[in-house]
Amino acid sequence: MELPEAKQKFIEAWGKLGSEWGINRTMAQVHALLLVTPDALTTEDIMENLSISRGNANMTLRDLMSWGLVEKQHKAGERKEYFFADKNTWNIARQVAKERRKRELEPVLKILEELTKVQGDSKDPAYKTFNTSVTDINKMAKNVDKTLETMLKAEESWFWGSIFKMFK
Amino acid sequence: MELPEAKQKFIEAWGKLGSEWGINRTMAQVHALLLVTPDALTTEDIMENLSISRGNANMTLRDLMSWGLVEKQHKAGERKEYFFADKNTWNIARQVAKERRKRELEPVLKILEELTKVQGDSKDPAYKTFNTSVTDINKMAKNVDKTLETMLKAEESWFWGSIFKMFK
DNA sequence: ATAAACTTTCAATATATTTTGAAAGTTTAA
DNA sequence: TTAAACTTTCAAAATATATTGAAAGTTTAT
Repeated sequence: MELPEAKQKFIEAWGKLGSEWGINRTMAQVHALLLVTPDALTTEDIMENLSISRGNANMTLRDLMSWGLVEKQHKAGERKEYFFADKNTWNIARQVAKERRKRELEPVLKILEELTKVQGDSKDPAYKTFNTSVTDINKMAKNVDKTLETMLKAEESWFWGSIFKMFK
Repeated sequence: MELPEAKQKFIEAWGKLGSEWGINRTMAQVHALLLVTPDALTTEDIMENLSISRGNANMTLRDLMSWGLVEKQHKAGERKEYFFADKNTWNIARQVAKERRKRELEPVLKILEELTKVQGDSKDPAYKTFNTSVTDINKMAKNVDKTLETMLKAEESWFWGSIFKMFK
């Protein structure tokens, strides 16, 4: 396989994976493109490369910046803005974990915490089942939350090292 | 807060979380409903409770069964099919991990493995960047894969115990 | 065999999400 | 200023995803 075809495959695969995990396909594709491109690209470059509109490219890039995955670069003597992606995989994983934790896990944890406090007749099966399920899910969500917190602080080698101690 | 309102909130929260993670909102809601309901429900019960059509209920329940989260129950002397959810949170997490690994992680791993093998001029920055990114992402994906494998085999207490040793 | 009870299918429809593109906005240089 | 170079916005259009509901299919009891 030649490089251009390989790039294409990577962009497609990344886009598909993203869309399966609730991330806009185009956003994942722009990210993928920047990941396999050595130099920073302009909006125009990205539009051409992925055949998307200016508006789409602009919004997607802003989104990627809000996720902390892409940054702007200014080149001396140029008006155009260039964009590049952090290519450190561990940073990417941490950044995604950080954002999804903040955007999706924390809100749901807040609700679970409330629901855990709902009072009821402990003889009532409806209440008992509700309470048990919510309490258990809350515990697991908290465990996930703590694990992510650890991951956010950790160095890659230390983190995977600890994970692999689990195999022993 | 009273139980019915609390149930409603749980169903909404679960549905929202699901949809943010690429799982059909209705599917997550049906699952949530079954999680907080002590007894098995009929298609009809679910249709009424969530105000969804028969077709939707039927397909969603089949989906949930294919995910291994819901099972059919037959009551003696009744023609109707009843559905109930496994309420063990650790089982749920494992089941979801198992399915997403099979459906989404494995295919992408296969592609990454291929792309890792693409040859090129090691002086060419385009090639170098592509190769480094793909290789690194492949490594991380393999780590995730192995971790999930461990999780699938593990008992809950052992798994979280191992995770929390990481804090020490 | 018949019919009632129940489940499944899927084309049509509705809804949600994404994308477009041109106009409006901004910045810079002269 | 002015105008060229560039970025942002957002209503409209396109696309993708989810839902409906009635017809077709299946099972069971008689």
